[in-house]
Amino acid sequence: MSRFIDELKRTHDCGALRAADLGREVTLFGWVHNRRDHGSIVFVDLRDRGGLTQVVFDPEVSAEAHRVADALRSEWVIGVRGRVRSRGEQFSKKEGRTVSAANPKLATGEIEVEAFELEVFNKSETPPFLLDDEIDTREEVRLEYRFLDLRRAPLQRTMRLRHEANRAARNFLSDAGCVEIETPFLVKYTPGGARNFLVPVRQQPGKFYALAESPQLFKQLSMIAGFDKYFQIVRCFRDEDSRVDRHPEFTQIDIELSFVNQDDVFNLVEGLIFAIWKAVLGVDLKQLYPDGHFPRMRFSDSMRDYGNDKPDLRFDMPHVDVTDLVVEHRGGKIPFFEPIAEKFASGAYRVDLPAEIVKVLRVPGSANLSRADADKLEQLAKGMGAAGLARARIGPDGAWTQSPLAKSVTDELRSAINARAGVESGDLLLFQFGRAAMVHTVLANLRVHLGKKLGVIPEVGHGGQWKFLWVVDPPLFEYDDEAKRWAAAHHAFTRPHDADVERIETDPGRVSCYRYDLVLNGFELAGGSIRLHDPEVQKKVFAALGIEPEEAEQKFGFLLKALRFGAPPHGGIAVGMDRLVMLLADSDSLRDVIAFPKTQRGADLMGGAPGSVSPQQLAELFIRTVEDG
RNA sequence: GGGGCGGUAGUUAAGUUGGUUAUAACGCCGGCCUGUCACGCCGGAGGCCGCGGGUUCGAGUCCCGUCCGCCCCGCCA
Repeated sequence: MSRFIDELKRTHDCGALRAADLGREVTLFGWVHNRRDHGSIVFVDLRDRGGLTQVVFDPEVSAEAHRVADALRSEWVIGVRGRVRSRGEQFSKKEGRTVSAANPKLATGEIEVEAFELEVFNKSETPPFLLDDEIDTREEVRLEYRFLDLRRAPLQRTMRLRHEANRAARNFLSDAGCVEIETPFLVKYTPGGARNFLVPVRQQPGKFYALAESPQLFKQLSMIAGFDKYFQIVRCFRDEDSRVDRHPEFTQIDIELSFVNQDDVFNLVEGLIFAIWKAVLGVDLKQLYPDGHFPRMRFSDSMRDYGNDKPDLRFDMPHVDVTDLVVEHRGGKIPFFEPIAEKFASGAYRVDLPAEIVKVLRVPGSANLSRADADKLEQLAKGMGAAGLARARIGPDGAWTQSPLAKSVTDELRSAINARAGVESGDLLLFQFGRAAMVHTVLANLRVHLGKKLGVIPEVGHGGQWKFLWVVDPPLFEYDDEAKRWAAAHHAFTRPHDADVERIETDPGRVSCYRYDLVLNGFELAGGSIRLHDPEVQKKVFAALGIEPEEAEQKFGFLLKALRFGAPPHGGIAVGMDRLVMLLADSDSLRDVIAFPKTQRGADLMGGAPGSVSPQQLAELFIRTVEDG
């Protein structure tokens, strides 16, 4: 029996009381955030999800409550009954007069509660770290005590923000006529794509489910089933290495629509994003995007200017592709460049699909990078597979200095590159050349790194730095160098542009498709495509991929079968909920917006997952583990 | 699979070319304090220097291995 729980009940949360409540008798529940013992008077900052309220235990008000309060410690859970009084006119013995003791830092700082009655619901061990807003405790410790970390106000706010985003999304999509359909997590394993977690099955020894990496097939089947518009806020699972924006289990707002083209999907998602920003932040994106639409950029342009398909447009500093200049000047006497130019000249490389490229990143002279900074950049580049990082400082006359290329380069090539990059005296040029994928990766990361380091990325939020971008028209196929064949860049069910269909067999590298990513501030926020519902084109795609009909049947059987039974034109998208919240909350890591996250190696430091199981459990599943080797 | 950074009291950090008893702050415990709010003052306890091995008269420090965490490449829509 608890008088507080059973009879008194909570009247307010700890962030609610104001000067207007003076004299009111209240009952508060919460955790002891801080206790300040002044001998005969004891102050307690009481905390719950609403905030902090100062409670005063004065022996002249209640000797009993004061006696119990003496024993209170951090994170004890208590109930307090008392009266709201002003902090404005307290008598100070030290000062010998009445003083104001309001705390402007607290929302409740005008008032305090003088306690009549106190109940200790539960004691607490001493917490391993302070539960303040700002702490520098390492993440490892915070994750082990996640239940305490989550008590902290910033994480409380983030989880509520996440809830609001969820609610806004669900409301918006429901209002838009989408029906939320729950799809299976336990699905058939299909090769290709992300690595699946496998789940053994007791009833069928030797057989495994895969945890769904996305509801992709099922949402398409829902369209074929005639639901017309589908959504689901759904957990997905991928057994891949984590990153700051990738987690082994993550949530997406999954959407699929029938009888739509790309513009229809964009319209819906733009509406969704506008609604979420409005509901969660109170930000009207119409101020930034007056026509209600986000800008679009072709995939190839994004690769050319930024080296990836998720450019951060909050700052400029584009890549400068100088491959054609190098080819034109036959390498410009630079030993590194000549072999590349030669391969173009001999026809080994195509200009429209270059295997090797030469790119430059121009760092404005005002940035004033030190020698040590530049060396550090080279280390960074090497860590990403670069052989090195050739650089050149631009002299007053356009000459290259401090550069391994300076001695050999012809004046003509140097001038051409200077002109293309638009250099000014004092600028630093960073060169990267070789395999296109490597060059893009290295320079894309250097660009972002420099953007942060040089402080040219504006703050998120009020300054209008929500840089949304649709990246569109990517190639349908990618050439797999190792396997020496064409592979699906995305998946085999993306609809090619009608004008490119004839090229599927003749020139697969130049087939664009209706795939799209929504990028925000350098993060891929959403990705989707218009699906390929035409069996005839589908056959051509499989043929180009070298997939035999039998193989296709085995891999994608039930979808192929369903596509033959009156599949409507359809397409969809999936919005990464975790990344969305990360950006909304201005957090640095996905782990900060997931209530119970896993470490980079997929461990739950609090719960201990993944864990070992007994030999009996394994035997029941007919699984035997083997030592490595 | 690869590259980089880190692991020293409960927490965060310092720890010199290897050299007496491993420091500090916060937290914790005890005492005092009626206006604090990062309360203050006095006193105290608290260490497998991630783990294992090696070099050495001697290792937190040097070497090898290993575990854990973080960032990145690969991988991953």
